[in-house]
Amino acid sequence: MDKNLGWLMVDNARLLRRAFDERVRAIGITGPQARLLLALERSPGENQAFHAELLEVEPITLCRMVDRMEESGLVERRNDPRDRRARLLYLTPRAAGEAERIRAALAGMLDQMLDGLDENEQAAFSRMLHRVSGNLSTTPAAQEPVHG
Amino acid sequence: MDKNLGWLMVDNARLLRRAFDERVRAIGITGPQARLLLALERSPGENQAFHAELLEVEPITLCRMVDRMEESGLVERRNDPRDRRARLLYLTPRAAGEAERIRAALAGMLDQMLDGLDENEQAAFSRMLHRVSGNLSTTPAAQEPVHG
DNA sequence: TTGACTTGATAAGCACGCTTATTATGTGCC
DNA sequence: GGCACATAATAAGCGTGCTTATCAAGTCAA
Repeated sequence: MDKNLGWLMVDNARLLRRAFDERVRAIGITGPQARLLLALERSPGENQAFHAELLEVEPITLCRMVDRMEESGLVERRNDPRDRRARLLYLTPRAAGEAERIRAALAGMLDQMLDGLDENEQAAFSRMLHRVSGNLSTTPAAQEPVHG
Repeated sequence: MDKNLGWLMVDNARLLRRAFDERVRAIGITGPQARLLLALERSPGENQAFHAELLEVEPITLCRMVDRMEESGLVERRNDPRDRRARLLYLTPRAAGEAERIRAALAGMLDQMLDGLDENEQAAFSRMLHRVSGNLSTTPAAQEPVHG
């Protein structure tokens, strides 16, 4: 049937989320947790608000993810000596050891996803995704989220 | 920063989900419920398993969505006279009246999303999304989900 | 300095995905 | 007919997202 680009993207989104989740499940974490783990590797010692904005989720969402990752021994919260409201986030050594496996999982998924698209097509695809992303962003000049 | 195509798609997915959700919120439903509503308009009188497969969600996910939509008076479950296990799904008249508004919301979002892409680019985008979708689908020849 | 506002973290409660398991019913083969 | 298996619906419980609200602490201006 003729499926419009909206549903097509929604469907791809779901497939992508599933594919990444499955690939990191072997490590014992979920897709979003893997994403946060890479962010923490790249930017350790920042507070929760920083990472919430970076990953473009609400602070409460980030907070509860950190709850779980702290409980499973992947993340450590430390008090900020300069702001008694804030908690600074660090990876535990065990989590730091998993970052490479996550990057491998991500690369594998990317390969699978882009199979059959040549370099020009990939570049065009990237351009269009950036365009669409800009079109959908409410805040006009908001910086895009950064990933490790 | 250089963001790879995986994260780019994940980010777009989130933006898209949010944009659709916001547009249908005025109607008083969520994005996924809007999607199911259109499916029920297109294929009334089918059982829950049918719609779960159509929308590519697990049966339990569909079941609980129907719970909520039945409670809010949008969907009606009827017993299947030919299979006592099954429940057939129908839109209520009130829900049927909302389908057009949902389609309008979807079209508006599509316009916003594709702003600045000409027809050739849209066609190329569609081709690539189909390709990626096929690459990510585990079941090789699975039919793609159908939407109203 | 005090009062207003902002910011950081988190609680409560909901929707929507999932996995795993249970119950009831259908189907098909011996 | 009866047994094995498949299928339809749903329960339990979890993770991730949201909105709204609360509290503590920082900031700034009168």
